[in-house]
Amino acid sequence: MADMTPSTPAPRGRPRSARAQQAILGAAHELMREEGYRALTIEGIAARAGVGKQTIYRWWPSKGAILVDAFLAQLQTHATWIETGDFRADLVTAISRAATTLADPEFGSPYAALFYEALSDPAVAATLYQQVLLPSRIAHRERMVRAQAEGTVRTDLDVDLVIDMIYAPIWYRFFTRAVPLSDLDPHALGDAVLRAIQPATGDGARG
Amino acid sequence: MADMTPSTPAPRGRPRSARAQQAILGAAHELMREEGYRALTIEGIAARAGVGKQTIYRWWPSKGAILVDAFLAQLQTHATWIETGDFRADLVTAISRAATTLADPEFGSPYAALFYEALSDPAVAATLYQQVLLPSRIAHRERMVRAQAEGTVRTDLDVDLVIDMIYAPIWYRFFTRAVPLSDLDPHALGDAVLRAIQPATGDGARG
Amino acid sequence: MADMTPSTPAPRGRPRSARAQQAILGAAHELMREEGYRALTIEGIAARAGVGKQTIYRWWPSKGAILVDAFLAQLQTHATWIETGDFRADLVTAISRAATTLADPEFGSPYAALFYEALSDPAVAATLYQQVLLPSRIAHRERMVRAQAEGTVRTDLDVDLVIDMIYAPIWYRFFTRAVPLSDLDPHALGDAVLRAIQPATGDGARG
Amino acid sequence: MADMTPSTPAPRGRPRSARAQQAILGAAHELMREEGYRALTIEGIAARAGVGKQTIYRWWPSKGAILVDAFLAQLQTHATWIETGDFRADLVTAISRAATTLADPEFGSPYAALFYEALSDPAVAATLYQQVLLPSRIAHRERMVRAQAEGTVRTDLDVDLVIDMIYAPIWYRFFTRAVPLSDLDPHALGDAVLRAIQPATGDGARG
DNA sequence: ACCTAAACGAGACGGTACGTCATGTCTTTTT
DNA sequence: AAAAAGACATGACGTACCGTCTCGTTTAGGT
Repeated sequence: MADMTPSTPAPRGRPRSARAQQAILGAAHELMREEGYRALTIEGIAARAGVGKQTIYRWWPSKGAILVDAFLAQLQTHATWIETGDFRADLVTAISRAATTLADPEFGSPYAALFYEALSDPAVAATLYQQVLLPSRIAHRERMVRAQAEGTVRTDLDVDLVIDMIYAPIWYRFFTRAVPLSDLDPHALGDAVLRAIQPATGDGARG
Repeated sequence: MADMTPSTPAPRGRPRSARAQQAILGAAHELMREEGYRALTIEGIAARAGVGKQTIYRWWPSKGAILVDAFLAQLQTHATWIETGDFRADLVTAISRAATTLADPEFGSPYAALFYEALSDPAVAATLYQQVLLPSRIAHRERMVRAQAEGTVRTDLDVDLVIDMIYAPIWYRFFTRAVPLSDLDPHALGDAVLRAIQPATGDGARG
Repeated sequence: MADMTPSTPAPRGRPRSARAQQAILGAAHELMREEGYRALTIEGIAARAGVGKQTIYRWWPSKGAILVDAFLAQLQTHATWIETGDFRADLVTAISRAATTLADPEFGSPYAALFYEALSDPAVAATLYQQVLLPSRIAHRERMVRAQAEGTVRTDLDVDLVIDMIYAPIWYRFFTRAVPLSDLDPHALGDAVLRAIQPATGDGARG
Repeated sequence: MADMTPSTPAPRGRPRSARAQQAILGAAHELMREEGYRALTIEGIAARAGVGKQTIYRWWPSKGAILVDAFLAQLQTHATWIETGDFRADLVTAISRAATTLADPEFGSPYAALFYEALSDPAVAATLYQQVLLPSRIAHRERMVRAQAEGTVRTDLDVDLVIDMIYAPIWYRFFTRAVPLSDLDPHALGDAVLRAIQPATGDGARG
């Protein structure tokens, strides 16, 4: 009896080298950390990875695309909202973790470079949005809607605004460095955000 | 009577050309808007401005430095706090103006790259901080301290955190584009911020 | 009855593809003619012939080697000496045919590069020498030695010099293009060569 | 009184570097000799000359063009016909010198490479023809016409054919290597050519 | 009216990286 | 075992900019 699976028609030629692929992403990550985005070049990545330039260009259309993949490879456990039951504690934890992640040179620099590339490369922008920003946003929206249903968050507030009020101060400091990110007190920010988003004391569920 | 001015000892030689300076900043701005940051080159600016490359390098240390000046030249009416007496109204106005400025294709988009550039170029970061961010920050701090004295803003809050809560959501959307900047409702944000920063109502202590 | 053929021990596996071989030589010739030697690449030949690159490398050591074979494949009727009994007529015929062949855009021009190639590639030089030049040279030497025996050619002359005097002017114009090959008059050249190589007339010794 | 000379309008900008120019031609010549034409690359020339690639491309359109200039720089004393009064001796001398020059790796290889490049680069072909081949050809034609007037050379012979008969055997062996160039006996060739081109014994001026 | 001196436009310079092309080798499935 | 396919490491190509360096040419004081 014949196999009826309509799968892809068996690839011809030498298959793509997994070794090269990993070496490229690894080299990009290392060079990013060691030399910074400024000094990151395709030729440098190829040399460090022990790979021909053409092998890079065969699979990635731009430096930004490599960066996206290198970043996503690191970003396995995407830091998002963690549920304990205590909303205020979860809020402070989320703020702390976001601040720590952005301050980590292993994550902050690549993140920044990604946004930089996204500015002039629509493909990178799309990937960044769909792979990184949107999933996190959707998860948070879902949580905030639930919090509204539970009475923890005012129902007259746009959930996106709520999410922005929580995370924006961290990113703002990260991007502008107008004030050091390390000066941010997660508890102070958490309390302030809570005051802004929780229902009025009179009618709200208190206990 | 002798000249008492202790100024610099009278310059020798041909003075700096104001025409060249303006042409350079103008060319940088136009190219930025027309071609984007990616395509912006010193050679391109020099050619558009009808200027020798050396004239650029004589006065600016880097492409980022030119951009900061071009940004400042465009940003004559620097969006800052305007005083009317009604704190809430002033707050909403400030938010609206900041959002409008950043969303303006003449200002916001072209210069986003400047902030990313600062992340990897300390010289640009320093100039950007001292010329743009710090003056605004100082003015806002002064205003917020006054607001605390007036009883409009809680005294247990770090003024930098207050300022960040006002502006960060706008910049966050501007930088990440996770949510469109145009979706932001200045009134909603203003009210939320007010709840976060104003002293406890009436009875004060809750317990 | 046993097979007595002492040949190679019966090849295993798929035999060499005659189709591929002809396609490769044909493609090389066509590309040579259409695009010129400069644009001739192994990849181009493989693509045009519908053949894998490895198939080319399996049978030919270099581009020059392919070219030699392509040249030979085209040069079935190898311009050589034809015997009629009239030495002068045969001489003029040989000159005419050589000039015509080299001037033919199907043969001469495309393969001029082959000879230059040989100057810097010893492998090509060897193949070219053994496959093309030497056989012709040997045949001509044999003929000239016979002519010396017959009294048609002076016996104090090196036969290679005789052969060169016949063909060199044609190749010289072909290679250098200092003077158009088409301006060459086979009869004039034939007569001149004859004067140079035939024994002294009648009285013999001049003094 | 104003200077009316209509000379070139005074060059703007930094003038062309003579040092770089000489270094490039020198490096090309050395690499040619040391590594051969096969290994000659623009990058190699730039590296050896201590020069940026762009400096080469700014002044020469192709590798062939560099080669022409490098060759011409060497070819100051262009080996041509030398007059002593004894036509036969001059003929043998010219043949000897041509053979020696082509056998000299300092001259032979560049010459060959030049013809190679000329094949696929019309600009090189034109320069080669006008700068090298044609001047020599014109000088020789003039001499042969004079020899015809003097009765040394038959008047029914095309002078170009005469010149070709003298030099072609040398070049033929140089290009094809069918017979070693060193086997050529200038005296034998000279005598043979003389027999071919001098007037018939009966009517010609003898003394 | 000269003189000095710095800024100016122009553009060549030594470099670095770009993205592409071809080389000759390799690794897969198909014949 | 040979073939078609195509990925691989290598290295040169020709181009674009970088930041520096001369040139000849303004354009202002100072004399």
